[in-house]
Amino acid sequence: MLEANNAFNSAHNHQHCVSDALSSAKALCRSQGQRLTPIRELVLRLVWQSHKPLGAYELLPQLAQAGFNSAPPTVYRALDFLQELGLIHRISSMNAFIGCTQPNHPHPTAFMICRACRTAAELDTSELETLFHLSAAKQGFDIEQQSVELLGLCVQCRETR
Amino acid sequence: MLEANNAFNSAHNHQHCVSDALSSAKALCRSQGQRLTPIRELVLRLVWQSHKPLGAYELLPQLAQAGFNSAPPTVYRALDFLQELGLIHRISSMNAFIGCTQPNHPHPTAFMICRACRTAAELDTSELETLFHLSAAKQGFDIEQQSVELLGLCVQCRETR
DNA sequence: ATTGCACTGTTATAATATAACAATTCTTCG
DNA sequence: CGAAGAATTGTTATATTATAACAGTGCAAT
Repeated sequence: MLEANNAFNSAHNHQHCVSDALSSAKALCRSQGQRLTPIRELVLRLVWQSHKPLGAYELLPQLAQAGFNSAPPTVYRALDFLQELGLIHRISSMNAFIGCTQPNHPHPTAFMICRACRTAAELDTSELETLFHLSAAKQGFDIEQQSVELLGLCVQCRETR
Repeated sequence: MLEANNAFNSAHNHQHCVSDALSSAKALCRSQGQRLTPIRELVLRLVWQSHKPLGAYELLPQLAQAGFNSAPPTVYRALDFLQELGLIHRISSMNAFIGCTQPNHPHPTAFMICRACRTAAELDTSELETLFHLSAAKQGFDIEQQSVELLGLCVQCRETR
């Protein structure tokens, strides 16, 4: 069921997304000798509560509600940790964070972000990478890291109007 | 002399960049019935002082030095105005602004940003656009606006090391 | 001339992110 | 075990980026 896994399909089984993300995270941490502490795990869960990018300051009250310390450094540290492991990504055009769907396969990322429902989904850019690098190379530029954020309308929102 | 026009070539005649930008801006404003007031023109000049994206708060003291009012709203208003006309772009991964090299040809933008010298240059994505749209369309997504920011090393910086 | 509108000035504050150092907990190795 | 060292978390303060809200000013067109 490929379509059922699409973030833009609001009927998808989101529990799967969350549990997959959590087990990937645990495996990754183990293999890298890193600790997925309670705070880090909770922040990861919170980021994964939906496919909408969330700001750090939206997470803070939720951390507090869960009985955790809640000051900006706490959440930013956890976010930094998760980012470094590739478990979440930062959407810089929104100052927000979103769970990574492929933490096991390090990959250049590109996001489609619906301006109506705010849902964000990763775009498979495997076919685009070569072209990107070739185009950049024409001006002597060597790409090391990319931030691709595409704003538009998802299927559901387009059909709703 | 195409190469001489490359932002990554520090030997290029930057006065040309600035004067081109200014005359394009004037023409564009005229044709759109907009006013390029002294503040707006100065902010455009300041953004164009180099090919390195500049933050709003880096412009403020320079505005002050030029004898202008200098409070955040002043510079942000000018930046917003220039952005709406497509005369400058915002690099969201850096919270910074850079002059647009093609204000007369509205275009989807992509930037290459050198992590060493901080110079940013637009990448020609004409060949990539179709692929982008096709890839997104596979998931039913309709791209309206894009932010592509590629971090890496430019020729000069690569050769310097 | 005067009315309306765009632009600018000014003050305050919101939103996002980090610095710096103290306290705690975890680990590991003697 | 128990102490030393390292990683993690707590806490306070502050830096950085951006906007709200309203008052004043000047241009523009009837």
